[in-house]
Amino acid sequence: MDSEFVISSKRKDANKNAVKILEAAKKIFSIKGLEATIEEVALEANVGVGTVYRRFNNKHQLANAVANEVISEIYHDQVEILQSNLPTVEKVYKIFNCYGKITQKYGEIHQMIVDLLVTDKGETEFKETFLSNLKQLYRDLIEYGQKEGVFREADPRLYELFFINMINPYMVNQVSKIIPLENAPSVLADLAINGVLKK
Amino acid sequence: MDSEFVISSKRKDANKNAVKILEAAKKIFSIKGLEATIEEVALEANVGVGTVYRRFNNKHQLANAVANEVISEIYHDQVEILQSNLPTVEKVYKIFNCYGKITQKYGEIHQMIVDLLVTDKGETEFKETFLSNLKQLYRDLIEYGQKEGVFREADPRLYELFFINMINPYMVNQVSKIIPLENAPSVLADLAINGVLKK
Amino acid sequence: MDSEFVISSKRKDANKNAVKILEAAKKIFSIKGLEATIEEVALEANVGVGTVYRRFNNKHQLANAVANEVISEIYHDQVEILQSNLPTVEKVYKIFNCYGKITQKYGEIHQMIVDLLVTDKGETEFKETFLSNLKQLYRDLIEYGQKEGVFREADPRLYELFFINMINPYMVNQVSKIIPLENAPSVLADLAINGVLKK
Amino acid sequence: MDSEFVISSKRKDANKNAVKILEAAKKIFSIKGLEATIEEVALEANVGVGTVYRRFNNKHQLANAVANEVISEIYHDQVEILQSNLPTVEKVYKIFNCYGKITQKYGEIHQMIVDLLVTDKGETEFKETFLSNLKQLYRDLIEYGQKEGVFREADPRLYELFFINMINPYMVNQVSKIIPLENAPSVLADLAINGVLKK
DNA sequence: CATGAATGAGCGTTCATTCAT
DNA sequence: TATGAATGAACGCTCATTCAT
Repeated sequence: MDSEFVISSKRKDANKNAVKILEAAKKIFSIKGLEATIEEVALEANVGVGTVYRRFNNKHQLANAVANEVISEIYHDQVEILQSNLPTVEKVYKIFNCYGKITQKYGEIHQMIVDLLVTDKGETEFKETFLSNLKQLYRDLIEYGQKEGVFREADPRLYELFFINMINPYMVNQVSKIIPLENAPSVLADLAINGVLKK
Repeated sequence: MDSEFVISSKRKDANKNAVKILEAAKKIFSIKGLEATIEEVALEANVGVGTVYRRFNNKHQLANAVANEVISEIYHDQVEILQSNLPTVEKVYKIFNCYGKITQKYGEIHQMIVDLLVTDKGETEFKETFLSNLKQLYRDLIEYGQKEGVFREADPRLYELFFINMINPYMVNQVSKIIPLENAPSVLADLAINGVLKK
Repeated sequence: MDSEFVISSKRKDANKNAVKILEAAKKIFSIKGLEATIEEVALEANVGVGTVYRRFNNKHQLANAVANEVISEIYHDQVEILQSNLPTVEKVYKIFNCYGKITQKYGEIHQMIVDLLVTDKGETEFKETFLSNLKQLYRDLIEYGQKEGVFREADPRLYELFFINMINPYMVNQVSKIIPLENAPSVLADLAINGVLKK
Repeated sequence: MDSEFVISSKRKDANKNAVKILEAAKKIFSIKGLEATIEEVALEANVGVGTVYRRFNNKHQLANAVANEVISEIYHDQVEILQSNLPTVEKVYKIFNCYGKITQKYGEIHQMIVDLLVTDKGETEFKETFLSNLKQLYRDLIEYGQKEGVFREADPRLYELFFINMINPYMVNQVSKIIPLENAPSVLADLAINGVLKK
């Protein structure tokens, strides 16, 4: 217990800057997306550029690390929601709500993640992690809803894309100009679930 | 034949150049987005870079012009659809379908437009034009559907955003990996109209 | 004749900077070898760095161009000597002499050429040009001497290497610290021809 | 056991480190020349970069130390050969042969030594040591040969340069592409002794 | 007006050297 | 004394923009 504490403390020291850099990168990328400069990140982290490169081999690697962090943050929250015993439709509302917070918090990073996922700037590992984690989670949600007979029958991958797309940063930003931000996710979830048609 | 004629001829030439540049920019931006180089555009247009700068004060202005063109193209098609006497729901399908073609035709430009709309790269004039034209059109469609009693009651600006977001380039690209591209717009329109819920 | 003059004049204008850059690069590379900076070259040429990159895609390309120029200068002089009807041994002296001047004039470039020839910094085209031109020239000289019965029988490629090595920059520089520079090539040629052994 | 012992042990450790670093540097510089990184050397030596800098004030000093070591190794071998009672010509063959092994063993270091000797990267002390040791050795060989009446009369420093130049790394590498490496030194010695002329 | 050569600020990246632990 | 994290100057290269011809 003692030695473990020491090790953990040492490790914290060793990674103090790595954490500082990652946090700085999150902040800067949130504002400027991938166009942000390593120098800006270093400045924000109160660290020399060389230090950034000590921790991350290049800019893309840093971006991927940031993306991973953000995705992780989303992932853990959402796993909890999924494993709860709420009705599926309620889960959708909750998951959308948690995305709303994320979009607010990480601004341009959401678009950056899309970039990484679609172009070759994204590392294979990140892409695979994303697919195997977050997408699977959505897929589970959807298939569950379909088995329950709540959702229509269709390729689950399609619905999964649909959900992911409903909560992209542009959407949330724009919607929050019309209605209070705290309501935006509910409204989006409602749209995703019911469409625009009167029943 | 006199000087006026010459001037007019020159003007025609000048316009020809402006058109050539715009067409070239569309082609190049479609492939590479805003990362494309002015030199690449000039090359494609068979024109010197200086000529590009004679017509457009800077790169952003060119991008805005291109965006305007593309939006116009969409706009005209959609006005036609809107003014037809099809049922509203059918209009939605048709409009989505025309967007599908646009995404196909202008690749990276769709994302570029989102960029211009959201960041300060976009000129105020473009943003306003976009809002006053395309968005108004969607608003008309939606209010029409609501008056008909087909669409649910809600802030039309919300539905308008929802529609626009359903046909962003990432969405169309990803969906077309699951189902044939020609079916993508229909499926997206169906989702937009009916959501995922079983009626 | 007129139009040709005009064309040639235009071409000179167009290439004025290219020539300036090449001359500057020769001077700077002569002093510092491949470690010289593009900025240094640009400064010497009274030109922006971008201008250097307009003419040469990257530093290695510039180095290869410089190497080519220097080799050409050597080549033309030596072809003349080879085609003269002097006795072979005398040709060797003359060729060594012309190398002495070159080494003097281009300092570190000689070593740079060796680098380009041996490492992958050298472009294939340059390497091939070098082999097909300069080496062939030496080979001719040697085979001629062998057919005349003046040189010993051995793989001509060996003698060719031997000759080339006798006039590397380090050699000439060091020798010129011992004997007057103008005599150095003769002495080196004498060594190459007769060795150190008393006959 | 007392503090002196500890110090001595530490000193041994320190020396062990100095040796480890020097050996590592030899290995790394052999492969990459002066372009090798201090970090690479430290890694190879299983030592921190700081430790390298404790032993050697800067990179050039390390390079000079390595050069000295290699020169020493050559020197000792050659002193032995020189002090034997072989005929002078035979000594030349043997000395060339030992150089062949050195080039083989230390790859890029040979070129590095030339660099140090010629540019201001080389420390004055190293240059002087080189001159006073290795060159003197060659001078002895040559003057001996001249006194024996085997070598022609000429400034011994000239012949000394000639010999040194005959076994530079480029030469050996290139020659070994034509004839088996083990024969290269003999052939080079033969050329140095007899030149290309038929007797 | 058209051209395209010239410019130079700016970015990603490297690495010798320093210094707190 | 050993470590290796931190530093930042320096370099290669790009590209939007300008301007002489």
